[in-house]
Amino acid sequence: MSACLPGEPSGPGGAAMAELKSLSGDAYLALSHGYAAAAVGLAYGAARGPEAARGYGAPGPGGDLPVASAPRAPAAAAESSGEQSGDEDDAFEQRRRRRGPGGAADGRRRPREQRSLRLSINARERRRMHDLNDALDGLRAVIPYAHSPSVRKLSKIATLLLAKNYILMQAQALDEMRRLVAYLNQGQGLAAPVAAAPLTPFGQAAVYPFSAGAALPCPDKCAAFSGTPSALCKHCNGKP
DNA sequence: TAGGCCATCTGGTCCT
DNA sequence: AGGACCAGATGGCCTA
Repeated sequence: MSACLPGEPSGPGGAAMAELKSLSGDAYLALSHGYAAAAVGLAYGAARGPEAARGYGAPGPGGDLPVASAPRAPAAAAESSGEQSGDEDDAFEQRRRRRGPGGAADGRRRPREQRSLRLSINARERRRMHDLNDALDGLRAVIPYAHSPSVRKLSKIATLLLAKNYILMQAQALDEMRRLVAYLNQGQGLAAPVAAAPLTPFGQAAVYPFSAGAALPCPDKCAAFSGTPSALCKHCNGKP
């Protein structure tokens, strides 16, 4: 995504941008402002076919399978949960024979043992990838883009790139907000410690400037954001 | 039909 | 030794 941000690698991001171009309008709105260059390639617009058409979205036959893990290929379906079809057995044997004795990582094992170990490793790897996909689904759920059924799910790479840009955008918005508060405080003859405060995009108070102090009395609530009672705070101003 | 995306398998490497 | 992580290979599905 060379057009995204300074330092953005142009490798897989470039391919992802092709998909990003099809993002919905909200994603564009949410992500284009504040870092226009980053969003140039993010002007998703076209809704693509329903997820179901690609095998996404529908829970796997196992019920507890993650959404994205629903097997799409017949062969893959047969192998879910570590169970493999007879065809897969054959394939496995063929591969084993091709490697020959000792070709495998643990050639000392008996074939049966070896196969069972392989299956268990495969199952573990599958589970790991499913967990990864679950995490990606979680990420998709919290970044702004159209979640409507008519819009295709973000690809993995697009999800990561979008999330990264979203974080950067939030940090930038926060920075601007702080500047604004400092400016307003100055206008009222108040000190503006905010201006000297470094941007801490991942700090609790920084990320959730208002909600972090929701249960606190007003001065604390304001301090959670700027360090001083704010003219912007309706509680400080005596308003309800 | 080509290209993109994905799930899965597999072997290698590192860590506990 | 076993598990986690990673990257390459493979094959299927979908869209332009």
